[in-house]
Amino acid sequence: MSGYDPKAIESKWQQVWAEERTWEVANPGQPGFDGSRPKSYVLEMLPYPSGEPHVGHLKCYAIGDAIAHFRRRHGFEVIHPMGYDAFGLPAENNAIKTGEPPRETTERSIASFRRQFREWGISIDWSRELGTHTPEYYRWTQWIFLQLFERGLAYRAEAPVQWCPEDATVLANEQVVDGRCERCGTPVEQRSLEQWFFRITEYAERLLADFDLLESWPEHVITMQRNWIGRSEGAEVVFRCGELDLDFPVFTTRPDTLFGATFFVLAPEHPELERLVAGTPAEQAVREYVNRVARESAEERGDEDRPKTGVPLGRSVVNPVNGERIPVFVADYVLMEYGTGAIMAVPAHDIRDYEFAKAFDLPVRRVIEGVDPEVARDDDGLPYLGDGPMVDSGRFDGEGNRAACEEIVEWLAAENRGRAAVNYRLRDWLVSRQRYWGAPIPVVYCERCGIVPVPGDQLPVELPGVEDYAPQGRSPLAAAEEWVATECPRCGGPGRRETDTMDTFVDSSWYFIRYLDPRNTEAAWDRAAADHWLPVDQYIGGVEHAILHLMYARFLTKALADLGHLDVQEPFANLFAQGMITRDGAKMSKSRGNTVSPAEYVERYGADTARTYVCFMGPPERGGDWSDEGVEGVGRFLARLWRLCEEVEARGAGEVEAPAADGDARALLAKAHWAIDKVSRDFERGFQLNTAISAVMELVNETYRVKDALYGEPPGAAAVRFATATAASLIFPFAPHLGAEVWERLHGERVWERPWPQADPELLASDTVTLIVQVNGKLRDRIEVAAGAPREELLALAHESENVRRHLDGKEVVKEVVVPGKLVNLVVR
RNA sequence: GCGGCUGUGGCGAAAUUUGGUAAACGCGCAUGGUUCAGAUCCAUGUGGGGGCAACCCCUUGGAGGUUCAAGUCCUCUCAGCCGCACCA
Repeated sequence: MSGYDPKAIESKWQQVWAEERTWEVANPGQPGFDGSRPKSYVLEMLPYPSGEPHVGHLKCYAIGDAIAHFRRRHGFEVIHPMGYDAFGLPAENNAIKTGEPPRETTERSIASFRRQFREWGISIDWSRELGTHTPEYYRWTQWIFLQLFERGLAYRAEAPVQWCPEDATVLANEQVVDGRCERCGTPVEQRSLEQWFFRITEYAERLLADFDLLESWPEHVITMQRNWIGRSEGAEVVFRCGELDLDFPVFTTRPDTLFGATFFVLAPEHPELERLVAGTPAEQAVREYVNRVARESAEERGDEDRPKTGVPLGRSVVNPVNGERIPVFVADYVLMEYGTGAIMAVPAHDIRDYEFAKAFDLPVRRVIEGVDPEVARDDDGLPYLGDGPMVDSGRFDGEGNRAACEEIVEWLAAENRGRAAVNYRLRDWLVSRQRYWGAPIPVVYCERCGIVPVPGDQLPVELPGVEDYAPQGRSPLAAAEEWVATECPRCGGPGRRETDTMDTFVDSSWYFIRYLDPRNTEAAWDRAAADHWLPVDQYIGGVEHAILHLMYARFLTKALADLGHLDVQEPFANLFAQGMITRDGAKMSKSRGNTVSPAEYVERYGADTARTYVCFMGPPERGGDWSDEGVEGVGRFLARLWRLCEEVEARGAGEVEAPAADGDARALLAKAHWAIDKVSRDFERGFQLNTAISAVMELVNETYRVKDALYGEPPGAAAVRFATATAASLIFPFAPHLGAEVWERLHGERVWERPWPQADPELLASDTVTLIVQVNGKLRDRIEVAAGAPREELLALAHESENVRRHLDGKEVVKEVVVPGKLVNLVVR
């Protein structure tokens, strides 16, 4: 008998799958397309190819592959493609350091990823492989940009934006975390720059509403997106500055507090600020304040606990509800990015306004009665954030503030001084980057025609070669003079190309559509292929993409559907967010030196062990700490299955059709069917892969325990063979090489061509059950009873139990609870 | 501050869906077998306490409650993690 040699087994099957292109599927209309079977699109988030794949990749693709195999064997035509999110900063930063072109480092990483995915035995349709950095791909990224541009969904505008000095580029809001660059951790700066945006805010309402269209997404991911979009209902109310003939709309969720407004505040970035103070005594002080704020980092400014600062403008605006003139301030606690960049301040009913009023000795006027000891900061119980009857509010006095909200808005709307409004926290998606390694934005600036889109037939606008990749506050592309200077596609006059490239999140927002028709040179995709395969039935990836990637992809899908290019509103019907693997309790990183290289473990234990281990560590949606001993345990289990197979094979056990089994042989068959049922249910109930694997372990353990007693008789030997083959079949989604090998040895067939086993209900149902006997809810005995035994019999058996009798002795039974087939509880006094 | 998740042996965890045997499976540990020996492998044991034993008591972060019965349901509370946060 030879030992378990994963290397030999794994390379054998990898070769079969590669040569026979086992996992390739055809599109509608292509030869080999099988329209008789339902489709299933199983997709893991595509990797960013940098260096080598890490264990997070292993886990993601192991989970996805298990699902893909499970679905195939349930009769689905599974499409399971792979590609590379290959544009991005690490390759470019490496180029700045070493001079090696990003394309070369990227291609090298891709080769390494590709090789390892094959070594892991992931069932990928390699005919659909793509890289987002290839002109064949980004040509269509550019096409999508132009589609959005034509519909006004891509636009160029000057706006306050976040600038990362380290990466020397602007960032989207989503890519700024705690005032720092999401990628490199450098504090970002605010700048006012002209940039390209995608109008995602136009889709805010649908991005919220269409959560209803999703089949199954983790609730917390939906919550995170909902928070991010940040919808709030309220009113837009116009405050007028008569002296300058200027209207200042504000957004408020509390129109009921309008009568309590005692001052008015503008954000330091407010565009009308200059006009309000020009030539006034306040001009100097305001300018100094604005400059000071501009130098603050986003982090400093975001600190709530900081004392309130600001400067009075010496101007006033009129409160539309009572005609009062209230003074105007500039203060940094008002943000230009939210609402209109101006607020009415109601210190009596808002903590921040209250703090500002105290700092500047401004009047505080209560307009809602009530006390909230939690927030109250003074003896009057102010500020008060709760509900109550209105006071000092003209004709609304005495009314409940909730009801008054609506009435006040109606009244203002009738007078044309306000209206009901909805406001979102979501900002438009800033997509331009002043960097080299990305898809060039396909527009030309012409002195005569302005911004001119590059015509579709001139795509792709290819990335030119450059000498120096270092950004100098502008895109490195700007140095490629010959490339920049071009003809205006409209008038033929001299034009200059846009030198910014697109955010790489644009690339990864549509790759799952390109997979469906990756070699198409005439269109981004064939409509019939997209209509057939979309949406992605099961998407798998890390929760770190809960907002960024997943929201962008949802937006782009909706926009493309509106443009008539797609038939689906949501790209990912079901989402599985895997948990992060840590090492020694900490996130793995090169600087900590606690990384785990999958290649090392694949080399030592085989891919099957590594894959099965990451699925067995714990519930896959939860994180877990990597354990070398744990890997070994899984390796032991697979080796045990292997030895079992060899033993069964060597003995020729169970090769002849066996007569119906009974006794111990039947019990082993029952265990096998129990495992079939358990693994199937665990897959179906939210991918509880850890317990599915443990069920197969139980089956193997049980087979070991009874095999020697069973080999002697044909039904027993057949049961051992069946149990072993079933274990192989059930472990196949996790350990495909071993599963295929064992099944082939025992059945001479290819396990992936076999339907998923069905549990026999007759074998699932046991003839006897363990009756739990309790006295006063405490376990006192367990009795084996016939499965269908009636209530009276169960009670009688319970009363007969010696131990039960002891506990009943001298007591009166006041109640008898019987759960047939399960339990008897005798309540005594 | 708002929202979400988690808390069970020495460790990863199971049972939380349907209230009904707490700790399946794996790791670790212990004992025995195999071996010249070690590794491997095989078998048995392994929440805590008491008892020669049969058995008994305690135990799911903490405190209450509902119930014949609570890890599971309800209320309060503590701790950790994640997201958002001067959002008007």
